[in-house]
Parts: sequence; structure tokens; C-alpha cells
Amino acid sequence: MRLTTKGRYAVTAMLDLALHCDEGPVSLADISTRQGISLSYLEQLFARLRHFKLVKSVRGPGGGYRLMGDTSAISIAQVVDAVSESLDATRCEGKGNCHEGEVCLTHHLWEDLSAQIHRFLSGITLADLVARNDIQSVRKRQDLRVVSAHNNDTHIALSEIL
Amino acid sequence: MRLTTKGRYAVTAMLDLALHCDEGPVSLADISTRQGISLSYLEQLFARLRHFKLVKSVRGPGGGYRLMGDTSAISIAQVVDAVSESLDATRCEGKGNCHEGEVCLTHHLWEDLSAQIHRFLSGITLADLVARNDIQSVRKRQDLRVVSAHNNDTHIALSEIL
DNA sequence: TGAATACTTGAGTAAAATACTCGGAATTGG
DNA sequence: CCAATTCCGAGTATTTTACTCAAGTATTCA
Repeated sequence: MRLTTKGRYAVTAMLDLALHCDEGPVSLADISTRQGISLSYLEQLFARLRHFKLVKSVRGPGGGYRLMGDTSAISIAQVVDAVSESLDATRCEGKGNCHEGEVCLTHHLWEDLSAQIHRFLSGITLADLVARNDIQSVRKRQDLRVVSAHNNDTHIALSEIL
Repeated sequence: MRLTTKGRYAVTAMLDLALHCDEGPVSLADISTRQGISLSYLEQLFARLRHFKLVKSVRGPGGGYRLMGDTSAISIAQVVDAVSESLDATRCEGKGNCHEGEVCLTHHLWEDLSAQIHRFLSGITLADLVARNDIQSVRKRQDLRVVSAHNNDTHIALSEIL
């Protein structure tokens, strides 16, 4: 599992989508201006998100993207995996002949570590992020209107997960 | 916190160092041949590891690198941080004016996430890795000699940590 | 002392990933 | 039809990764 800014862009975009999903399809142009991400880059990211069945597209005027399922059904891990893809974790395909026929020292270690982080990010959904307070406040400022306060405290603080 | 193959290289090298630290200083040339990492690349990585006081160098013939402290005092997080360095986590330095003076949507989220993963990797030390069974078996095969079996079961399985 | 060893530093480079641009096609609501 | 929007492919600049080469410095052994 690779963890770079690319994944962050994808999560940002998906979170924006989650925050506006009740207003019909969200166009990439909107996300682009709201989040300051290039439109064409978003197109690339969403091509992958679509391919991984995390979003569905609505073409034509008034179209855009919708989340495929509920916000509570999409985890951060899924989003990151969708755009990061090729995990060349160990430079050896299949069985570990990384170095002269031998398994490289950290082969299993890194697999374990990746699995742990993956599991961690799998436990956090878009719904969890939407529920966070500071996100809510950011949303207020970004939309310039008050959020419908349905904080029914399914709220999960990140610091409580690990 | 960025997680790429670069960090994996660094951890691999440090683990090799930890496995051979009782045989005097370890030269980068040795690590290079054992782990199949380019010598010059190792030089770059160890320049940083030295700068971060994780290793110390011994010059002259028979010289090489030593761990600065005990294997149980060096965490994976420290190693990854040392070589990854510049965490441009949010494209905004200092205060979050990522996008038109506003904090970008996932600014705090990503900081939190990074902190969690960082904390996770901080809990794993080189000593923990050395204690792992499969690592031991790899070591046996690589050294072609039996390891002094001082498995005094301070052994911590990665899967037990999270 | 002197030569070998090995770290140290810096410049440079090829390949990959990242982030983005551009042009155009397909689709669809009004 | 027309405009909005997704789709698609080619192309590009920047950064990171991974590595090479070359020169210099410190240390130790003989």
C-alpha cells in the first residue's frame, strides 16, 4: 500500500462528493473549483474510482458523479487503493526472488506492515469523516451556509480507532 | 508521512545492520551485496540516517556503520522519517491556506491519519523485527550459519500490535 | 610514513510517478 | 440543435526515485 499525495487528492475529492451528494450529481468542475484540484487530474482519478465501482457517472447537462453506495460503505482504503493501484511492494512478482533467488529481508515484514495500515484505513469510512467536527466547520465556511445539523453522534474520532 | 519503497530500502538496510551489529561495524558494501541495493543509493540513505543520529560511522579499514543505540530504541517510524523527510502533507506551509485562504478539506484529516500511522510505526522497533521468526529463517539462509538462539520471547508479533 | 580502506560529498542522470494540459469524442437535458 | 458534462488518449513539465561517477577526506594497519 503506497501512501502519497495522490491518495490524498482522491480522498479529498470523494469527501467533497460525500458532502454534496444530497444535491444531485456533483460535477468535477465543482470539485475542481472547491478543492483547487485540476479538472483533468480529477478526470483521471475518477476514471479509476469509477472502474473500481466507488462512483457512478451521470452524463449530459446537470450530470456529474454520485457515490456508488452509502458513505458508510466506502472506506479510505478503497479510495486510496483505487488510485494508487500497482503495489510493487517487493520488486519481485509472485514468489519472492527479490535478491538472487532469496526472499528479500523485509519482504514479509513490509507485507505485514502494509496489511496493518490497510486494515486501519479500511476501518474509516467517508461517513466517519463527514461526521468529524472540524470537517463540518470547514464545510460551513466553504458553502457559506449552515449545515443541517444531523450529528446523531455515530461520530467516531480517529484517535479512538487505533 | 509518506510511505514508499524508499522507506522500505532504509528499513531493510537498518534491519541488516541490526542483524550483523554484533560483528563490529558493517560496511555499506556488505549491505549492498547482501540486500541488492546500490552502494551509492545506500550512501545517500545513510547520510540521512547519520544526520538523524540513528547510526554512527566508523572510518578507516574495517570500518562501517553501527547503530547509534540499542535495536529496541530505534523505531520503524524514525527510519522512514529520516529518509522520507519533507512531508509536504498539505501543500500549505505552516497555517492552512491551501486553497484560497481556506484550509483544504482533508488538511486536518490527513494530519490525523499521518499521526496515527506514525504512532503505529513508532511502536515497532528493529528489535521487534529481529525477533520475528521468518526474519530469523531468512537470516539463517543468508548467513549460512545457525543463529544464536536467544529467542527470549520478548517476541512481539506484528499482528498483535494493532 | 604510506598505502589501503572506507566514509563523505557533490554533480549528474535515467526512469518512474505525479500533476497537469489539450483536443476531441460521446452523451443527454432543455 | 446546443450546451454541459463525462469520457478518452496523447502529450508535457515537475518531482521523486534510484543509481552512477568522480573526487576528496579521515582512519588504520603495516
